[in-house]
Amino acid sequence: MRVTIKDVAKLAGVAPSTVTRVIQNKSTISDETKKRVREAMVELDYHPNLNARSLVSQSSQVIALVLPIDSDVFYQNPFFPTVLRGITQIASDNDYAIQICTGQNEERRLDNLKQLIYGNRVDGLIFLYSNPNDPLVEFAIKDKFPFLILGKAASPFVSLVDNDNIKAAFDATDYFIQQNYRKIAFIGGNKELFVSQDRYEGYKEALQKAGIPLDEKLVHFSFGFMLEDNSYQMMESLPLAELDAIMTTDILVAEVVRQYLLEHQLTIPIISFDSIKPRLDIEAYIDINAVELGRESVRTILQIIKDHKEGKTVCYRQLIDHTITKL
Amino acid sequence: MRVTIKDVAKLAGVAPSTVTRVIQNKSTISDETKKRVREAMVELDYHPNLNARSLVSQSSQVIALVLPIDSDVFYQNPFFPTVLRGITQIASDNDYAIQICTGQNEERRLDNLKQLIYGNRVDGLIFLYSNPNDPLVEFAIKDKFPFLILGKAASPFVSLVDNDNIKAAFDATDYFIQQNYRKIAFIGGNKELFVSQDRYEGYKEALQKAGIPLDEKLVHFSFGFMLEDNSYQMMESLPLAELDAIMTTDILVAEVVRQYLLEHQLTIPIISFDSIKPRLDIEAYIDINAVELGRESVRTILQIIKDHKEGKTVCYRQLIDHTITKL
DNA sequence: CTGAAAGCGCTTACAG
DNA sequence: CTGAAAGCGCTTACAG
Repeated sequence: MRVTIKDVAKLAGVAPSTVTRVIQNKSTISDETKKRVREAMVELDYHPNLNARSLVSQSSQVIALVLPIDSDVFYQNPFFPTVLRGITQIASDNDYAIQICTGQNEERRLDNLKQLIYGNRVDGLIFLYSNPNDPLVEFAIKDKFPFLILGKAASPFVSLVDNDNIKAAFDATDYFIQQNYRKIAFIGGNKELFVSQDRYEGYKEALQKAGIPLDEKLVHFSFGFMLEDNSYQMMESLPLAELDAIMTTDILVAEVVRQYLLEHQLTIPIISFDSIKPRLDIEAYIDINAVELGRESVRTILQIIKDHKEGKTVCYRQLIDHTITKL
Repeated sequence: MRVTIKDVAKLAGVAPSTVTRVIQNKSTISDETKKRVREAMVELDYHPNLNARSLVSQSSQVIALVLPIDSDVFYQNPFFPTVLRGITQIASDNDYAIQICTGQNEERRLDNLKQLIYGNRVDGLIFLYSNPNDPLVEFAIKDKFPFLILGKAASPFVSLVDNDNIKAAFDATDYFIQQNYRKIAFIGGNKELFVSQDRYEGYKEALQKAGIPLDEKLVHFSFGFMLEDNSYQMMESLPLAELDAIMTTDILVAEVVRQYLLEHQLTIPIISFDSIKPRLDIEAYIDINAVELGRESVRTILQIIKDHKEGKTVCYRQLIDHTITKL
C-alpha cells in the first residue's frame, strides 16, 4: 500500500490532523513540529490521496477543458496546443490539474460533463470554443457551476477571456491602408463563428474610417475547413489582378491562399491571424497571444472558483492584447 | 448539496449497498428492484461522487496523457490533437476520463506525475512522446505503474503502440523508386528522435533493395523546429537540379521544402508523413493513422490496467498500419 | 436476493 | 499549540 497520513503522523509522533495542518501551513503549528512533520513526509515520500482529500474538502483541484465535438476543425488549428501550453503553466503553478471533456456527439459531451460536475471531479470549466446556444454552456449556467469561455460569449453575463477581435482586424486592415493599399480582400473562416464575424466587422470599420467603400466582391467566407475542392474556385472569383492585398482571418485559410498565389505566380501581400509564428511566408500576422490567453483563462477561472466558494458571482471580461508582426 | 446514494436508496426503498449493486448490474439483484432503483436514479438525476468511489475502489477511471515539456516542437504538429481525438473516443466509450500531465521543466513534470500516481488520481499513463532515458518513463517502470508509450521505446520490455516506421519509410521511398526515380533526397526531422532514425533506416533499405547507392549528400536532418534561418541554406546545399524526388519525415519539414520549391519555381515531387490530410499540395503522403493510434493506445492501456489488477505483467507491442495516399 | 456495518484516507469542527 | 472524534459518500465483505 501507499504511505498514508497515519504513517507520517506516527513517524513524526503527532496526530494525523496535525499533519494536515502542516500541509496547509497553518500558523498555529509550532515551527518545531512543522519541521518534524515535513521531514517525515520527505523521508516517506508522502503524497496525499487526492480522492480522500477531495471527498472531504469538496474540491478536486481539477479544471476541465471543454472541447468541441471531436470531428471539429478546431483540432486542425495550432490554437489548441498553444493555448494548452499557457493553461498547463498556470494550472501547475497553482497545483491544479487539467482534464479534457469532449465526445463524439452533443449528447455524449453533455453526459461526460455532467458526470464530471456531479461527480465532484472538477472545480471549474474552461470552454475552448464558443457557439451560440451551446447546450453545455447552458447547462453550466443553469447549474451555476464556475466556468468561463475562451472566446466571445452569446450572453453578456458570462465570464470570458478573449482578444479584441474587432480591434485586431481593424489594425490588420489598417496596416495595409497605411501602405496606401485600397483594394483589400477579406477571406474569412466559418461565417457562423463569432470570431469570423468580429474580424469582418473590424475590416469594415477600417475601410470606412479610411473612406474606402466596401466592395462585396472582395469578401468571402469559407465554411468549415478551407482546403475543400471549392477553395480554388473561390480564389478565381476574386479580381486578383486588381488586388493590393489580402487579409485572412485564419492561418488555415491563409495557407490555401498563399499556395494558390504561389502556384499562379502572383505576389499579393497577405496578412493573417495565428497563434504561433506562421510557417508560411506571408507579409505580416496578428499574433493573438494564445499562450497568454491560456494563462489568463486559468487565472480567471481560479478567481471565479474562489468567488463561487464565497457565494459571490462576478462576471469577468478579460481582453488579451494582440500584436502585429511584420515577417 | 448534490443528491447522494442515500437519497436514491430512500426513494427506491432499499439500502445504499443495493444501489451500488444495481449500478454494477450485479446478477444477484432482482429485476424488479433494479427497475425501481434505476427509476429513482433517473428521477433524482443521480451521479455518483467519483471521489468517494475512487477512494474505496482504489481506481480513478482516469488515464493521464503525459506530454513533453511545454516548449517542445511537439505542440506544433497536428499529431497531438489528432491522436487526442482517438484517445477521447475510446476513453469515453469505457467511462474513462483523460487528464493532462506536463510541466515547464523535467522536475515539474516528474513532480506532477508523482502527485497523480501517489495521489491515486490516475489508473494508467500514455506517454505521447519517446526519448531515450526519460525520467518519467523510468519512474513509471520503477513504480510498476501501468503505462505505455505511443511511439518507440528504448527498453524492449515496455508496452507500446506505434507505426512500423521503418516499413513506412521503405514504402514511401519505394513509391518513388517504382516511378523510376533514383535521385531521392531524404530530409528528416530531429535526428535525436527515434522516429527520424527509423524513417531514415527505411529509406536506406529501400534504396539498397533497388540497388541504388546511398548518397550522403542527399540526406539531411534538421534539429528541432524546421523553419529556422538555416533551413533554406540546407535546401541550397542539395543538388536540386538533378533531384528526382524528395522524401521528408515530417509535415512541418515538408512545408518548408514545398515553400522553397514554389518560390524557386521548381517542381520536384515530395512525399511526406502526416497525421491528417496535408494542407499543402504534395505528391503523396504516408498517413500514420493518428486517430487509430490514439484509439489503440487506450484499448491497450485499459488492458494493461486490468492485467495489473490481476497481478499480471504483459508487454504489449501493437503496430498500427500506415497507408500511402496519392494526392 | 438484500441489509447493516466497517472502512477507504483524508479534513474539519470541537475541546482543551 | 495539538489531539480525538466525526464524517465526506461511496463499496465491500459478512450475514442472513
